[in-house]
Amino acid sequence: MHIDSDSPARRIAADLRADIASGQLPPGGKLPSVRDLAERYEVSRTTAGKALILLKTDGLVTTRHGSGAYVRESHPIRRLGPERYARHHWEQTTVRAFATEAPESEAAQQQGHQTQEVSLVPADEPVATALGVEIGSPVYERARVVTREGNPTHTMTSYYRSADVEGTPLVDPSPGIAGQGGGFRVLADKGLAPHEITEDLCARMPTAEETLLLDLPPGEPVVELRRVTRTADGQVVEYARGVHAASRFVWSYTFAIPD
Amino acid sequence: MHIDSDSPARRIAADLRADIASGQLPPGGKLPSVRDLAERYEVSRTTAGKALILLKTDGLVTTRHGSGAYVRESHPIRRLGPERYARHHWEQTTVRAFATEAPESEAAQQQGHQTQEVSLVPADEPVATALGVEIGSPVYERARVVTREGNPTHTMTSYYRSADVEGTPLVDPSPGIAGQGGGFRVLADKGLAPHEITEDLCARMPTAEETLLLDLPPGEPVVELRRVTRTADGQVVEYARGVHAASRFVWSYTFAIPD
DNA sequence: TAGTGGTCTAGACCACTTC
DNA sequence: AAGTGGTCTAGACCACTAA
Repeated sequence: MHIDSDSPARRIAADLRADIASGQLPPGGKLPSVRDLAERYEVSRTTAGKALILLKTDGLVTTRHGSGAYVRESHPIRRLGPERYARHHWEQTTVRAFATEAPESEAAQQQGHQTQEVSLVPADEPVATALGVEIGSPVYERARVVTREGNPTHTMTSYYRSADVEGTPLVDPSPGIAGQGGGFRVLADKGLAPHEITEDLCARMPTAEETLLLDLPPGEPVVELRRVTRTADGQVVEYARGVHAASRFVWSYTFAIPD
Repeated sequence: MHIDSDSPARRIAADLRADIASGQLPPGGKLPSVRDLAERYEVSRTTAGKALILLKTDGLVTTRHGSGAYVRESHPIRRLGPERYARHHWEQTTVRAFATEAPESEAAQQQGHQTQEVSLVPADEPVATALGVEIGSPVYERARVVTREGNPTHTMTSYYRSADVEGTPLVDPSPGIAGQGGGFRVLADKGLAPHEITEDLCARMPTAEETLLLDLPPGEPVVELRRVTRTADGQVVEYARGVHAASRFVWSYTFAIPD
């Protein structure tokens, strides 16, 4: 009753927000046009447009240029816990190649899809520190964009010491390694079975590049994930960093209280 | 070279962003005024102002109404791992009251400070589910806003089954329990020593209320934390939820890869 | 009091979508 | 071709800050 009711633009936004909350404007539903709003509230089109901007930055509304403004569909939320790395996900699997498989096959669309690029790059500072190599020395970079139901959900880029993965399917650029845990499988085959993971998370607003890549609606934050994977000996075998569209994930961790 | 160089407003923002990145505009430094920019770039004041809005939503710049626009100071980042719950933080400590202590004493300011309110409230759905009580039944709510160096950094609200904490210092409204782990200490004293924690994290944009409470600059996301604390028996003794200013924290978790 | 950011109007043009 | 969001101008007023 005190905030949000000040300026005309905020007032209009508040009214629309209420309509959305009440379900009167359902997800996917079309909002009144800027010109409609301007007339109805007796304000300039600029001001009515401002209301839409406010709702966009709230993440409540998406606009399609030339078409209209729509109530944002809420995406299904995926819960991310340590189980996603579980051994049975990758230990039993054969290393599959997705070679000539049509990328829009039904299964691929449902299951999720990932594009992938592998290349040898000089290690930057965080990568070098994590992998214990010198800055600038060559490491394998495996960059992927993961898509689910047609929407890109996150990027993930892994780095490996070149000696660890040289000659494995991982670095063979032609077929590529399919899906989940392919990297872990390859490491295990080389006698470097992953055993422990440290994940660092932070949230921030996306860069312009990330907004394009992940097709983020304005006002949606991202979560940056940095992951260090070690063997039972404590040797680091993978360093990875990724960017997730915040609204599509919940992270969950369970741990014993330390002494 | 392709993004960000389109409209005049974006062009101005890009120039300023470059000045910030290069250090020519240092953190805390004052940006040119809207009227300056308008004249220099030969655009309307509205457009020059738009550039500032873009930088604000990027989180790069803060504005002080009537004073100017300033490059945002980057806050020291606190790393949050399971160690912050370590037993030695609360097991040995006496339960201190902060009674008549001046809230702006030097130590309090440095160490951080928290306001606190305890009350008996009806359990809402998530609280009831977590604590295993019926919706609407009375539970103790302990709400606090944590401040560090004069800036509010996060809120945290804990819920306890009323039988578990009845008659303890926790629910005594007059003195209040000081600082870290006071709640855990009290539970341990009642034979309900916390043993295991599950934390769920998600990132989103703040509500208007949160923006005020945490004094968030526009464009800064928050991380919502939900925490379930259990004894060694698996009994839930605390459910808590909090909202953190995203830019001031990194979360870190280490775990063994499950089977 | 002078300078600042914030917001508004009224009208214009553009780029895009839909039919 | 009609309707849409996006952006811009030029000028106005307000609320706030600082000297």
